[in-house]
Amino acid sequence: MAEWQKFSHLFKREEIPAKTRLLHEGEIARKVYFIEKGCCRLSFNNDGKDITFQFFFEGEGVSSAESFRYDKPSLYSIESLEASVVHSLTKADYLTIVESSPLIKQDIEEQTFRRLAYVEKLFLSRIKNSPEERYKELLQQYPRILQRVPQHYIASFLGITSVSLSRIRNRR
Amino acid sequence: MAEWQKFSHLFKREEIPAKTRLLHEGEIARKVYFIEKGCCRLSFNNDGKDITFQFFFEGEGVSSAESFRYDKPSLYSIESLEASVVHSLTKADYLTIVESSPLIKQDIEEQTFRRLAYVEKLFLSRIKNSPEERYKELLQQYPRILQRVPQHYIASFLGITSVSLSRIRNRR
DNA sequence: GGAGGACGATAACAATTGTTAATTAATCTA
DNA sequence: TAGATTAATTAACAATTGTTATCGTCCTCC
Repeated sequence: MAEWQKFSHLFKREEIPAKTRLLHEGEIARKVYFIEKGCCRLSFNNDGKDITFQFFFEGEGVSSAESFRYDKPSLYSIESLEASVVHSLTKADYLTIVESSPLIKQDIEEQTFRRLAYVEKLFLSRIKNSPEERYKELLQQYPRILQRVPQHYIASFLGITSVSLSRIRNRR
Repeated sequence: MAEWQKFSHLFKREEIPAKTRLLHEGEIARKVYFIEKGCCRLSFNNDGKDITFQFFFEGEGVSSAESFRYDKPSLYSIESLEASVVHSLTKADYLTIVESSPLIKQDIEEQTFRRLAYVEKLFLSRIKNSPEERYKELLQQYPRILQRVPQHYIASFLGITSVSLSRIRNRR
């Protein structure tokens, strides 16, 4: 949205190497990030196993929303998958922007709502489909993810082991 | 929130028999409901199988948020599990309220955000845990659900068949 | 009160995934 | 580029869940 341009001076451009955590699980999110180039994943640790549950790419905003908003420990980490360029915004600056622009306040509310709808869909997809079906869905709808993201992260995202994904891919 | 009292005349009290759909999958949600007494489930049809993915009880508001907001076909149904008493609000009245009360607008934004956080947690729980673990989690955290809701809905909610849930319950 | 349907338990078998381990392929990085 | 690390494939076996079917019980509704 154009309105955001007015506040571009509050953003900080950051160059992030691959496999770098922008936020660690358990920490409080102090910033939100907008991805100019590269991609990230959200993940958490489950009994020693690292589980990926979402990916973000160019043009998308990433944060640990609940942590950022309520200053609670984040349930998950944010990590770059590739060398990336992001623009970060601190909470103080974020609040300044929200308070000075009703348009942006409205935009954020809208984005929150859309994100809710997205997470609901992601949730329903996981309920509805088998791992194999989810893989095919991913293949159809988001082939770019499969091309860019290492397979074991995909497996984790699909809720299976990399061994099982390998089997599914090589069936038939 | 007290502010809501001012608009109580816009709500319509409805008595709903058990197993009655307040909204059918594919329809556009024209109302939101607040449960005074009873409970509901959200469900959808998957290749002929009826799948339950959420429950609502007294004091909670239910709707198909995306459908209600954007006038899109709902991805799921809302159905009473028991004979219930709900208070419904049409979209027109909803919009009237939101526009006439900044406090309520703020409250709804907050609720949307909390719901996002809740759905994210629900999603993470489903990723993290096995069906057996999810059953035990439910047993610990929401025993009231197990007491009130027939077992096959629980099974569906846990992502397994009622046969498998029966097995899990009778293990050891 | 009786009939029909819904609900839950159980059994047998099939299908899928997890686990572990060994091998090959790909990719850092010094 | 060579060596080392990480990633992906494959195989064998175990564990879990799904599927189908049967049975008994309870509830609901004429």
